[in-house]
Amino acid sequence: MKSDKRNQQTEQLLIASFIDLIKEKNFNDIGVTDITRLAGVNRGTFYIHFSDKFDLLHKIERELLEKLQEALNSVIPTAIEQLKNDSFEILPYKLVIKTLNQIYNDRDIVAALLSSNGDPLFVNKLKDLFRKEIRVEFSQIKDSVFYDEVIPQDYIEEMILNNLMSIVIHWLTKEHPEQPEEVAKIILRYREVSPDELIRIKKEE
Amino acid sequence: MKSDKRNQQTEQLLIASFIDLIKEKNFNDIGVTDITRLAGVNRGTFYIHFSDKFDLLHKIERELLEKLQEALNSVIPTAIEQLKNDSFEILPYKLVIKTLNQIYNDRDIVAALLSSNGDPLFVNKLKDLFRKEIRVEFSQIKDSVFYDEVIPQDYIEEMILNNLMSIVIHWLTKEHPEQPEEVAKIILRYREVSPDELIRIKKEE
DNA sequence: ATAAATTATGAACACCGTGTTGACTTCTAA
DNA sequence: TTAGAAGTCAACACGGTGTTCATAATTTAT
Repeated sequence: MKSDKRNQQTEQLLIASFIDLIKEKNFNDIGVTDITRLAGVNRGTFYIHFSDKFDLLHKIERELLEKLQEALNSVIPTAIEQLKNDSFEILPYKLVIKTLNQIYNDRDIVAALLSSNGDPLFVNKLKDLFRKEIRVEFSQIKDSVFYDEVIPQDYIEEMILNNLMSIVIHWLTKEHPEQPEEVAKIILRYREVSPDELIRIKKEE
Repeated sequence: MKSDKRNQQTEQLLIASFIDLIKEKNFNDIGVTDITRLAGVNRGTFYIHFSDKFDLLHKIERELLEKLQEALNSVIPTAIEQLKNDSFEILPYKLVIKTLNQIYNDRDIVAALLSSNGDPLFVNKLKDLFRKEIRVEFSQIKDSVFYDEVIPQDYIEEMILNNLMSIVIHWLTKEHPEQPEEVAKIILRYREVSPDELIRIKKEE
């Protein structure tokens, strides 16, 4: 009597309807009424599963982030090994690919949530997840070769993270996103290029 | 009879109240009722000035962006000259300073609007303004020295813009923002540094 | 197969904020 | 001083929310 078939069924129905909606309109403009109407479910039923639309949103986000975290956990140990052996490699290819693939699997929802119509707080949640990982990489880097008196420490982590986020967001929100492998290459190549050099990259005419 | 004293007065009062509110809570959580109550003005009066709270928001944003644009227009001609003479200087210091100063003047509101509690679309508006300027710089650069087969063209502009935006946002949303001159230096220095080098900058212990 | 438990339905409800309207008062510019 | 613009106040319909309750439908366990 614990798990009723319908329980999971209608919950998934509601989630699916919400995802359909968030792809088209602002989260703000989506009401419980819209969701249940699209799902063909009574409005009262919604409140059996979620306390309100924010609860629904957060459950979706949590699930996405958990899946991503699990995918990461499965490659991190070997990535750390790699870092210890080769001190020049900073972001192991495998790690990046795994991450991007996982994101690519859910690209519709993730893109919607990351867009300006989505949830402004989701960017931060994803950023926090990346931050945790990046700090692991950071801690492996023994040789700090460069010195700088201009750029404060707090800007550094922030900028590296934002660079990553920008690429991911731009990637997902474009009409036809590249395959994860391509983006992985872009990220790894990008790490070697300064903005000044970036600006001077030859334009195709 | 065209310009009544009260007209401007209460309008400013409403704007000021809204700004006070947006610093503390989500735009979504701010109602017309909140604004008028704080302003000590009848709720009906609000609708004499604005059609709704979005109208108010957009008027504030438009004003901010116009002021910024004007500030930029006043230095751009000389900046262009500078670019033509010195082909290595890409972002003239004067241009950056002028921009940052203007933003710094309105840092409270701008920070609030750019934060995750603000208006997600405002980031884009500011970005569009920067984009226009950056394209002017781009067009001045004759020598494309570097070639790259990995990073696609559409990523380049996007990444340069986002780098700038990230710095501005991080700057404004920190507790005690640096003086504009300092941030200008950071931006100009940052342009020479690749992410890989950035990560290796010595940490102070 | 049936009973018990769980879940969904439908309708009603109070609540709150919105945007509008109309009669009235207050202010201010000429 | 007076016309006209701006603000006040109260009332209104509207729409969405979250809750409740009686009822129906479905599933699970026995």
